[in-house]
Amino acid sequence: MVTLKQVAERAGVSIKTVSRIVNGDAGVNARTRKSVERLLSELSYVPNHAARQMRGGVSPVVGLMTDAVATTPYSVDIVRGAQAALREAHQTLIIASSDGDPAREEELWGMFRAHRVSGVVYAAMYHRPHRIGQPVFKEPIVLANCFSPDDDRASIIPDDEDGGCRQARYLLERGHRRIALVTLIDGIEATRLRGQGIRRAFNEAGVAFDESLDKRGMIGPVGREEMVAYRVAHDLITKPQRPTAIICGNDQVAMQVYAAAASLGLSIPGDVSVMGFDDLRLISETLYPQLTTVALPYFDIGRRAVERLDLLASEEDAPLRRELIPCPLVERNSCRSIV
Amino acid sequence: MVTLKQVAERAGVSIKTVSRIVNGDAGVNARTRKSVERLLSELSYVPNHAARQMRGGVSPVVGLMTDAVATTPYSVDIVRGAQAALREAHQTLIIASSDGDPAREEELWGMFRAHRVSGVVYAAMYHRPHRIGQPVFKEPIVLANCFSPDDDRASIIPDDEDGGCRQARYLLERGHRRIALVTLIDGIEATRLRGQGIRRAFNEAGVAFDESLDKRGMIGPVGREEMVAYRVAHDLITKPQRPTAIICGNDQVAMQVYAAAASLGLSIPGDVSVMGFDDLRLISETLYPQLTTVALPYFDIGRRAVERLDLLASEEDAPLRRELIPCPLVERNSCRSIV
DNA sequence: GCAGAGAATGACAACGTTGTCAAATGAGTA
DNA sequence: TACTCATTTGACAACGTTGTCATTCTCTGC
Repeated sequence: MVTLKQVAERAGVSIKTVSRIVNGDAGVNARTRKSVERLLSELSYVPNHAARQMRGGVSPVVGLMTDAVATTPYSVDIVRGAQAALREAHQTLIIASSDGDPAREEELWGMFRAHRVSGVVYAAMYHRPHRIGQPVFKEPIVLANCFSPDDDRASIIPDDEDGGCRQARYLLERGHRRIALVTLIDGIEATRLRGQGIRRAFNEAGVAFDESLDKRGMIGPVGREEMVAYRVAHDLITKPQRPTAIICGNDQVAMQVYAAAASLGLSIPGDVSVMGFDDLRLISETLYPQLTTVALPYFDIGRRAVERLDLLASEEDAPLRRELIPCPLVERNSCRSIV
Repeated sequence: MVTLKQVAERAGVSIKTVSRIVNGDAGVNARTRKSVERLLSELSYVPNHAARQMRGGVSPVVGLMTDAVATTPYSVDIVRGAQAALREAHQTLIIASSDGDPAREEELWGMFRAHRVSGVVYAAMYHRPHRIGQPVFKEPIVLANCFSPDDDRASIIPDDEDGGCRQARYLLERGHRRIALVTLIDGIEATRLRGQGIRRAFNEAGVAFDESLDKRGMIGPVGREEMVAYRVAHDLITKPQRPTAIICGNDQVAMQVYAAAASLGLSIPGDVSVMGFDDLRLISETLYPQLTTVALPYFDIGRRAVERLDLLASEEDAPLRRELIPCPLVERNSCRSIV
């Protein structure tokens, strides 16, 4: 690799002059600048990042730690969002996965410290509480898609409550009254908050929600859920008073609801409307008809987490601990209006 | 951050002695070692990576560049595989996405050089040719999920031909003869190679393949494909002589085939068997019945790419240019045996 | 021809680490 | 006690860069 010194020797000037030119500093003769610039590109000089960092202190590198107990593959959009934000700031991303192992996580904090990263984003693969036990790490930390149970850390999470509200409101506005729920497993934030939101929408519309239509479409512990949505949907649809719409815990659940409807010869949205959540495009765009659903804003969560890191670094951070990112409704063809 | 110097002063020894202890070098008095070690952990010293790198030359950091014209979200398993391999070697991953923009890609090569990475993995999001125009970058480069059209670079790709062969062989062994294809778009490696493999399986089984049953389930350019599998499957299934099995270009296609079958009141696998490709678990495990499919070995591709990087670095690399990773068949419930 | 100002350039130190080599210490032996 | 030899320790340079400050050069105006 070419160094400043080598370029300087070839150019017959001092190291410092070349350094000035590389960094676009003022106070260099135009002729000198031009000839050295040619030489730089000729030798394809690239500044040594390590040397710069050693001189300056912190490095323009951000660490991203994931737990990667992969549930939905789209949560990697958090990484893409983070990268997008970093790109604008000319920073770099170091990424590592703890695989949910605390010992490994400990190791990674050390690794981030060794790299003198300017901050760390901890990204969870599904919306959940997470406590970071790192008294030693002094740079800013932002939680993405998770939050501190003690509310002592900046955290960017999807607004599941609002998302649930949008699901229900959309259907209520289109005349649906008899609406069933096929939710995710109990005990996770998504289920709790979305359920709250749905009930709020009913309240605001002045419609009573029939609690007997609230069913679980998945059972079992996180990561080893068992899908029972097909059966549940089957039962719901064959009730004497069939619901006109079904709100699903996610798009996979919706997929099974589609299958149950098809097996009974019912059409979507003709006989029953279906509303998804997550916008797993692999599914929502492939279902026939395409699925109307509420999107999880993973990309925005990632981007916002990095922006927040900058705010924390500049000490201008607002006291806001949990920052909610809205979940937009994506309208496709699985819900109809009732006259 | 604590430095060797600070620890040395507190311990009343020289910097070099502390350095020796940090690195576990021999020739340090046991008593000194013990007391300094206590101090190290007390002050939670972490070696400065930049300083080490400057001293030593290359850094134990690998770069990963993706094109990220995201098609299937599972291709990020390449990243997870790479991380797994890196972890064993105590190396770190810098990740960046070019978004398919050549200018951006150029920028990223500079960034990787600035970080003095020991090698780079270029990962494509779908199996395709890719030419890297980097005469300047001297460290090893491995292509993952793509290959050089000039065959002048090490490259790790899925064995799509073998995968296609497995799809067909599995069905042929179970007595199927009238087998239809609903493929991906024309003009991509996956379609070409899998088609080849399928025909090879027919050949080996001594069965004639009916070319009139080879249909496209998607049309249009890469990244903006239009799904037509539903209609195509519908047509296939309503033929006077219905195929007993349908081999799909991927699991999304299979999903639409399921929907078409359901709309006609046909059961899977009772009336028609369905074979997927890719093992998009979001889909293959959620379909009812669960989908028998062939998995794309993204994780292994990523891991192998990093291993290959090491081989290239040690100059022991075999002349093998394109390395094929097998695509295993995942047996679930969508194919039956014909008596 | 010269002072003075301003522009252009360079010498040097420092960042934190490790390799090289020399110095100090201690143990064992004649 | 003096000597050898092994063990333990430390001084110093170097890696590539940039901030500080000093030096040199080039004008301008008298």
